[in-house]
Amino acid sequence: MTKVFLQSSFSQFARSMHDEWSPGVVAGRGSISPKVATVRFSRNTDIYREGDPAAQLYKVVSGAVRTCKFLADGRRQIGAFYLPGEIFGLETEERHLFSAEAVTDSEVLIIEPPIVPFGRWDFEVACQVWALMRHELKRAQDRVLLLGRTAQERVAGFLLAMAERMQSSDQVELPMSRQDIADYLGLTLETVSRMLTQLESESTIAVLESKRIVLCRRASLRRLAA
Amino acid sequence: MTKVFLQSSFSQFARSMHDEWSPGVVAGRGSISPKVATVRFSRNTDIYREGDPAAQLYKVVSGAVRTCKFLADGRRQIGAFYLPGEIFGLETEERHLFSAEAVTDSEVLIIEPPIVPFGRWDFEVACQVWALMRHELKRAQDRVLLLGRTAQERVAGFLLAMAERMQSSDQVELPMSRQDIADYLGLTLETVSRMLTQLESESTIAVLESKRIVLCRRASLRRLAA
DNA sequence: CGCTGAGTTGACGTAGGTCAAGCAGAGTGG
DNA sequence: CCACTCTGCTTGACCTACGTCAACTCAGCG
Repeated sequence: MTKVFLQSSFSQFARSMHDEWSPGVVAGRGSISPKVATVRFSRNTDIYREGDPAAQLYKVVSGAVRTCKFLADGRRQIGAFYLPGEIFGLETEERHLFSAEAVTDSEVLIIEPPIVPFGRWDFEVACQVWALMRHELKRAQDRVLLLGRTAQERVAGFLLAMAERMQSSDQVELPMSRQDIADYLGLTLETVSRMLTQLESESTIAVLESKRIVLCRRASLRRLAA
Repeated sequence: MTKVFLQSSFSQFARSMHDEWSPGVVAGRGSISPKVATVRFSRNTDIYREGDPAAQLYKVVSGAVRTCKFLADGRRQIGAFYLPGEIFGLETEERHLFSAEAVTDSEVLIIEPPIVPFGRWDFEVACQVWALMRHELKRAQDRVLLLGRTAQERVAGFLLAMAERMQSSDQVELPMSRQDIADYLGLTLETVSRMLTQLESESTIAVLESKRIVLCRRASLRRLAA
């Protein structure tokens, strides 16, 4: 019943909202409530694997998570990075399209398919899941746009996107490795590194200690990412 | 009120389904009903432009449609192709992210934001919109995966995906130009052409007349697209 | 210390882009 | 019916952005 939704047609979803509900707020960074447990994952361990049944949602409490997929020849593609407060694990099919792994030691809140007592969704949860879906779609679309561009543009765009997801305006704390970024952007680790040093030499950014980056001239970045 | 939904939080959506509804079928290729008008667009004309308010849905009746976006330097990126029976125009934001254009002379059914008589969505429509959203997300995800690969893999994947969307099992009728395909795959027209001739020389495919292609050895294609 | 794993840098190779030349089919007009 | 263009496609010769491979640096950490 619950699994049904996450994979699923809208029917169960709609039906489940059909009684008791109250007007709710749509959460940008979701705040879906019926939590189950907070679990710790250490760096580079699996949270779920590609192909596993998609039965729960997950919320990053601390640390960072990546979703990824391995190709036959060993290449790896990263689906997305999730930072604290963000929810992942929502799928369009019955099973997970990507694996999810902890980028750094992380705490993850596992959200049992958020069903209210009588086996029906409450309205607020429905709103949140809908928002989540929209959010994922937007993300995927932006990603597609990013992949059409040059290495420098991709890296610039990545930095901007990361900065926007952090509170701290112009200092970005990257939890992931160069390899992770490379796999996300469809580049190699060396190219990412080169682009960063190049951006630094133009003093568009300053690399403090390889994972702490200051965006000095955001305008230039934005112009690059266009 | 109607516009609100397409752009929108789930709230209106949910509220609108709250009375009279009946269990409905979820349409793979949507069959949303409250049509308004069928409009003809001739080849290469705009259906809507990037940035226009997203207030309707559109269904391809005949022909083919592409969504695309132009970059500052004139490069073009194609978001998706839509074939007869498919619905486009659903957005995650208030305004269209891409422009939509007719690939060939096309008939398009314009669906006014599908609101039932009393200003509320009926259940069936809600199911369909939900399915549509999932479908768009899946598409975007597949696309991201495709963009991580080599030119040959992309072209192979593209042909397979197109074939799957057509009834005719192993003969594909491509409505779009090489340039369109190239912009979709993030390649150049020349590269697309080269990959096609290469696939033909391996007799994996047969190019009948540049837009009619026969997939001779689907297995090989699948292996390439991996 | 040396060891390990992440990052940077350099030298070189290649997939795919760029530019430019054909070429075939569809109109169009004589 | 043949020239005559036009547009889309193919093909070739060359170029470049990025990948590959390998050396080197540096920060932790026993």
